[in-house]
Amino acid sequence: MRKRRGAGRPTISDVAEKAGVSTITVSRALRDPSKVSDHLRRKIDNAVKKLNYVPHSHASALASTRSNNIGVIVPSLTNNVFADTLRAIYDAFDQSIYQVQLGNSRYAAKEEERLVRTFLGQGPSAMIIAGTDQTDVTRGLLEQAGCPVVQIMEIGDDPLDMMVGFSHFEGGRAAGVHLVQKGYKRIGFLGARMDPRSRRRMEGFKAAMQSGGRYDPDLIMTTSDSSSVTLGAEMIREFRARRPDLDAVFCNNDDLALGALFGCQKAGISVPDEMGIIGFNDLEMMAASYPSLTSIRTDRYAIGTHAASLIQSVLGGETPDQKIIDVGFELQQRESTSRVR
Amino acid sequence: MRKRRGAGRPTISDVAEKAGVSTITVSRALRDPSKVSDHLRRKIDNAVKKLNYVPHSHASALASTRSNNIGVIVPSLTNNVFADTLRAIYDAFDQSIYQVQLGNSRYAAKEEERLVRTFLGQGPSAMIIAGTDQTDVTRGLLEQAGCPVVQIMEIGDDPLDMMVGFSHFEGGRAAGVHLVQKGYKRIGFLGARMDPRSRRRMEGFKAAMQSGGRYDPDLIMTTSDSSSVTLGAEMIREFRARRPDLDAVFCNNDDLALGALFGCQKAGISVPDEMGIIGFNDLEMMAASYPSLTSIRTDRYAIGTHAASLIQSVLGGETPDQKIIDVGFELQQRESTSRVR
DNA sequence: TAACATAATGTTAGCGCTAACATCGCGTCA
DNA sequence: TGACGCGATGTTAGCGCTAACATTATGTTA
Repeated sequence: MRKRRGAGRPTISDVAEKAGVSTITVSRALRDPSKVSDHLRRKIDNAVKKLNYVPHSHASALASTRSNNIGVIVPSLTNNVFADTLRAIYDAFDQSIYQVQLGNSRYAAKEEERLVRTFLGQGPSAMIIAGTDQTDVTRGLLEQAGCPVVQIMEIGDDPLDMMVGFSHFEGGRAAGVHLVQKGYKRIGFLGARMDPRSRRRMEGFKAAMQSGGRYDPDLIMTTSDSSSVTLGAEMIREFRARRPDLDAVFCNNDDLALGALFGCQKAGISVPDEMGIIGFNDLEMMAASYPSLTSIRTDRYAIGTHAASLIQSVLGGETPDQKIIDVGFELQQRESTSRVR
Repeated sequence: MRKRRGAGRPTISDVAEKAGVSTITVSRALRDPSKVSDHLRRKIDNAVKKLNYVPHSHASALASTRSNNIGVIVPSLTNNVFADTLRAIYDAFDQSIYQVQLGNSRYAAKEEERLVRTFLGQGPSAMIIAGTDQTDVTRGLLEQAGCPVVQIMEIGDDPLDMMVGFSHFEGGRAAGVHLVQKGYKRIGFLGARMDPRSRRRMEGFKAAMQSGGRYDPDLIMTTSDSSSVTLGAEMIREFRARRPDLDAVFCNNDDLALGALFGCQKAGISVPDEMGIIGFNDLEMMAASYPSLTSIRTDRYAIGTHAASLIQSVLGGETPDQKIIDVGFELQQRESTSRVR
């Protein structure tokens, strides 16, 4: 008895033997059927079916020095915002030869770095990573990765390679401007978790307050707790206890906004007359609530779609016309900020 | 110039050369440092750092005929229910040698089959798959996979291997029983998407109605559209238009329940007095809404945790005491079903 | 000190696939 | 008719790693 044997699974040479051809012909028939005559292709297809042959992707990746993996790193799996983008990415690569490899960095830079390292170890065809705030080490790794890299969710000046997203600063500013225009006077900011994108939304909001002559640092309320509807309800209660004159809030995201609405309802505060509320992202529920909630609509699905098609065009040998895609945002005005002056 | 060369990345033999040892020693130092003397280990660690060496996982998987991949297949990436479970799975395998490989079957059996095939092609260490309704082909593939398989989200009589979940039939029944006990008379069922688990919840609900003497097939309203808050609001409106005497609904899931609440508020229907509402899953928002919403609490995170630890114990050579884990559910009674008779 | 256990390291031969080159058969055209 | 082109198929040698066995150094026991 000499040497080891692999797993029991059939290999390409089993198929080749059964079909009476060489292994490379089977390999070609599977990867690019046009390179093989109809006659042999049929034989090979039959053999594949009969043996229930499934190619060993690791062997293929090793031999071809390409893995067909697309590494995707996001900071949260439960945040709807990323879920929508992920869905788009999975949808886009679904019928392709590529396989999505997902990592959850949990908003931790070190974890992100670890994931990037792990993923690069698989020789990915491309990488997609959320945000623009990677550590220097992570940036270095990605720059030397030798594959297309797309930063998603936001855009900035210094792309690693490509970017798809929108300006969170401008989104925050638009929300602030809207509340000022609606005539609200003491406008607060409600923020949870405060990741870099939230922070930029807050900065945009501050800019709007300053240029609207309504800036009051005491009207900024943030927490590092992760965002939830429950938290939104609690925060608005505390906020009002501290500042009973508060008459509008821009919430970091829609969960907080919905929670703020519930909080006001519980306290008997009328929305939008006594309290204006605006959220961020415009999740589906915002239009359905009662009263309906104003929000900054973002197209998370489009971000994923664009990221995927950028990658596909680069891998297809093309050069995309633009390396930074701004998908923008759109204020959806609804009842929660539509008070009659 | 003969033959090809791999990608430019450093390989284990580059490290070996730099450290002045053989490749196998490097391999051992990286996989199980205790097998190598301190002296060499230090040299090797230095070489790894200097070269920025990252192991080629495909080569490793091929040579060892193990991939350290855990294949996970769920029907949706945007449904919070799966997101919670996924998060648990990612958390559990995060610091291990295993890598989660995620697939989205989009509630399509054929797609699920394709994913199983693809994943098995990578020689996974284990598979996790949502639900118990695999096609015969999928079942066959998984039975022959030669790795632990865990079906999650629900439990049943005929496990492929292991199962972690709870009985959706019983959950649906509990919801129905609760509404009967609360004295509601014309109790409806609101269901969207109607995947197999939803169907079983509905069956449980019907059983409760029958034994409570309240069964009316006309009070079942379902759609194949996917569930949303907006849809919940629309459905309750239509439902009431058709059956103005409706006085309670069990909603398929919490999104619909929240939508139903908004729909009632819009129509000026008092919840819980004129309409009782109960949801399913008890997402975080249910407790925060106004009025708060009754729901059947399920522990999605625990499902993921249990699935992961079952796998880890099997891969560690142990035999788990039970192959089917019922995590149960718990009725959370809140204001939306607390009417004063 | 011979005999043997044990730990540390090395040698060799694959894991299953595909790149690169080689060959073969057949049609085309001068 | 023979040189040539071209598509279809085959042969060979790795891709980078690790299992399995081999060897060497070191300690342990009678």
